[in-house]
Amino acid sequence: MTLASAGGRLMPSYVVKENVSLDKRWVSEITPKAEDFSKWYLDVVRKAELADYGSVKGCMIIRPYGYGIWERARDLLDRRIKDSGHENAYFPLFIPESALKKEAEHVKGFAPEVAWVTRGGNEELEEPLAIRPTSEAIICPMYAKWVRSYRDLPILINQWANVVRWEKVTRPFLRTTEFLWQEGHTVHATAEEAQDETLRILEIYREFVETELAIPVVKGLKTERERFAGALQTYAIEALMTDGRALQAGTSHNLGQHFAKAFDIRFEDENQQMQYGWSTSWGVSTRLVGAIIMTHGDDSGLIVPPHVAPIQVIIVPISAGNWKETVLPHARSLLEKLRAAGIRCKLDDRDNYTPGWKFADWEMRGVPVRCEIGPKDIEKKQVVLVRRDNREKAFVPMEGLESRLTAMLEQVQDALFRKACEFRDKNTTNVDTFPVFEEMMESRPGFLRCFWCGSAECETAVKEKTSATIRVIPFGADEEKGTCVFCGKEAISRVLFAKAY
RNA sequence: CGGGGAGUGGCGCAGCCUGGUUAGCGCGCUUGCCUUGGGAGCAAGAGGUCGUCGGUUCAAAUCCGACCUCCCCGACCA
Repeated sequence: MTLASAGGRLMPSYVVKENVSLDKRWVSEITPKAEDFSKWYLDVVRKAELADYGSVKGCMIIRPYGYGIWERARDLLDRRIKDSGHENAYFPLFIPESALKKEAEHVKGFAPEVAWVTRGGNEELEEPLAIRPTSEAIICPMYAKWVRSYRDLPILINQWANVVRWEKVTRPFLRTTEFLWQEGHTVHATAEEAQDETLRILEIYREFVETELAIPVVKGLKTERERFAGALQTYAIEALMTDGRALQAGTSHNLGQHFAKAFDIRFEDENQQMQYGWSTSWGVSTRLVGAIIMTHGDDSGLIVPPHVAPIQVIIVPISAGNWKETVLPHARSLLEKLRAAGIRCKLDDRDNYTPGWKFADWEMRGVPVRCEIGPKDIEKKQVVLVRRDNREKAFVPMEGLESRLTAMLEQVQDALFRKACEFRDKNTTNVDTFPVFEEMMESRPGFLRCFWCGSAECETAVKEKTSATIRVIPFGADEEKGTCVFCGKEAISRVLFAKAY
């Protein structure tokens, strides 16, 4: 319902003490979540101008606002990767077919989704070139060249790149033919070091995703079925989206010596013995933007966690009378003042929209805090702050506004995380019998913590019956004893089942 | 890749079944006036290879065929 159809203009909210109710929907472009979650997601992606479709199937255009979120996330993670001793480098987009084929499991796993270049200019290539679906096969040959002695280890390299996987079904950010990511590739002298690195990165991912994206995750080990092609072990962080489906938010692989052997990465150790290196690889992708949307968004649209928000505060001047003379200058100096305080903010000085329209517009885009400034505020030396997450309204004095705002942004960040944690916890259930499992997956999907015997047969059978898979074997879950939810045999651990994206 | 749905100004749609002047409507956009504290109002405008290619026909948005793209549901994956 639009404001107009609701019966005309409201009285100035200046005198209104109560908050606008949360379920009041000012944003009408977006399909309500409950009506059709998929449609809601796509509406948010397009209406908040995060991404748009291009002309190539499965390839999206990441628009400035969406890219801005990715950019912030990228920078925050990049800092952590560097602080933990890794360096960035860049390897080629093309992988010779012969290189891709070297690790048997790897090529088998990726074959169905590799795009190939077979022609350059007008000439057929002698050897087809794969467009990287991941870069192990182009990086490992270089590592083989660079590693001679144990003194050359460890190699700790990360790259930010695009990769291509020929997907059959695509969705913006969640699964696209081309996507952006970071991929770390390391080589170590011992199995222990490689394992430590794998888990160290997993913890960095967890801390990063929870702290900066405000998305709670569960760390754990992947089952064989879900393991990266060519890995010894795959670990992941799994998040629960608000439709009850799980999203893999990051993976860290212990590659053992598989790739070292396939690509001949060898070194001479302290005892003058030739040894194969132990390698790892790990990555997170633009899928994280999809996770942000589906974790925090509501029926009014996106909510961007302040730490990664391209715009943290939107300043909306209240236009009344000759507002360009009376209000705008104050709004401009306010903008400067907040910018100087390190707050990412923007002044919406468009003169062809009413304040109310702008409120709804920026809500849809998920800007965490709105700052209204009008004639009465100027008179009282204050502004009106409204939080996006709960629409709470506060009248705040100009004096000391910067610190109030900074604090408020942190409050929003915390509140988003807490709310997401509550949702995750509320939708994580211990289930011990299969009929209940089936019923739960059907009626109220989420994480189901169940005992599992460890057999791939049970895992597959559960998937066939319910479409749910084991997302992760959570760390520390093996202390509890029980019997497999499917076959009833003795369980190795409780595991986390869910329908996955 | 299987099953289903859709493609018509920027967005959302009608028109198609039953071919026939200038392809409509709402929102948005432009200009002006007037407004502006939760998506204002009035007036005047601009904007279309009807997804693409081919076929049938005197005539195609409309009928036929192929292809492309998007969406939903499944099988495969960050």
